[in-house]
Amino acid sequence: MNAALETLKERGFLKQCTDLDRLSKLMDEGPVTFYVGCDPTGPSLHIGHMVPFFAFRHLHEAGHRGIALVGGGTARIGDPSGKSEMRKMLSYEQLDANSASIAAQLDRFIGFDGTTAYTENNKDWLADLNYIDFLRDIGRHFSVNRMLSFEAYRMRMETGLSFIEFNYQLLQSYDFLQLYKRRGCRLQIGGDDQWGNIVAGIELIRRVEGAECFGLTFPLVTTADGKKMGKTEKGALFLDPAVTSPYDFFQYWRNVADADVERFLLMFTFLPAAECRALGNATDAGINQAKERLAWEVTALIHGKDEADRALAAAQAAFGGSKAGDVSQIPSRELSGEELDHGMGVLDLFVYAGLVPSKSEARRLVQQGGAIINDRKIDDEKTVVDSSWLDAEGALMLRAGKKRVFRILRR
RNA sequence: GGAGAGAUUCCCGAGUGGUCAAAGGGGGCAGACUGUAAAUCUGUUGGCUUACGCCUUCGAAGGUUCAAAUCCUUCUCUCUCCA
Repeated sequence: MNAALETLKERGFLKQCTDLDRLSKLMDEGPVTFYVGCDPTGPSLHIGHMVPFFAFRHLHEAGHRGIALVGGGTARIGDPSGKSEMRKMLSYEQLDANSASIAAQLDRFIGFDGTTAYTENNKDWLADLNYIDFLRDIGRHFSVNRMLSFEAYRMRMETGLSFIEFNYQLLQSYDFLQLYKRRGCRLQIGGDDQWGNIVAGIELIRRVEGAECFGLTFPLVTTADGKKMGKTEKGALFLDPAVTSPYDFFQYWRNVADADVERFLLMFTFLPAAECRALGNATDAGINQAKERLAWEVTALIHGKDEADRALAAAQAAFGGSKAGDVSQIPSRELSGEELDHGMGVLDLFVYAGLVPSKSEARRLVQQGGAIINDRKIDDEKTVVDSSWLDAEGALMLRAGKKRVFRILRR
């Protein structure tokens, strides 16, 4: 098999391919242009979006040309694949803003050079389509009977599928056709929920252009306990540091289940496969360290090495005994000296730190023995904390349970 | 357009006049055990309050009643069947 495909397979990226043998042969012959689509439904990508882009990098490094297609046009409709309900429609302005920030995030990760890796926005060819022409040229190639047999639509026959969403597949197929004509794109990659849409595009190109194109999908990544990966208590794991802080991002990977370590190393880092396996097969203290490595590597890829170092230092300070790490890297907030001198109730302090959303929860935390300040367990909710509590660095280290840490700094 | 069913807390889902901040499950959080893991067990899970208690919540707005998630009216939305 072609080396690049072999890499993808070895790292667990391969789920389905329309014709692996012929694709392999084509890739052996020379650089192949491929694309991944991504609809700008939010202002930031989350880690679940990234699987195809990790694959993008593997293929790009192997010398193939990649296009990241931002779906500024298709997002106007909404992809029903894998969704049990219609998603709410976003305004065009919103979509344009999202497109721009997503393209920037992808650029940081992939490094578009404009020749072997670049972005396109399907808004450019979809926004002004003429309905009648589109139906005559493209629509006639689609069989409703066949479309209804796709899993993505069958699923929605129960709950209802609007006509606008039913058209999504035509637009995505048209994208592939456009990229084939404009850029000679021969391969579309994407999550396995895109299989139906990808296959439809390949068929459209065959009918209209008589050319052979390929599709390759990646498995939906779930955690060992069967949850969708990248879900945290605050929602998805976003790439935007303003939404998910690098520290929280790091902690997500740090806390992954043993059984997921190897798989995640293979898919979300670029460490050699053999090393990933060795790390993932470790036990006890070894597997625990492997998680630290995993967390650092992924954080470095998304937020840069500096942020990864900071997150690691903070984590070590928070969990590894106070001397190992760097407490100044733990998430923190300032509190005025005046207020500290007056003293502040513990409940308010925990709310101020954002460790709990309300005083009731803070009270619960104290009652359940999960509230700790500077290694002192708080068992009375009426406790008042003042300047005399400050540690050597003039700070308060608040802990909510064993995993969440926050520092209050005197200003 | 016609007929019927429905909308309950983060999710699913019970509740048909007061004993309802609302059963049960899921999820979340905390504790124990550990390795910042999994599994298991225990507790907890609207807000404010030291506490008695007070306030807000059962699709929306009105109404009946001493008292409404529960009854009535109108509205919005969803689903099923018919056209």
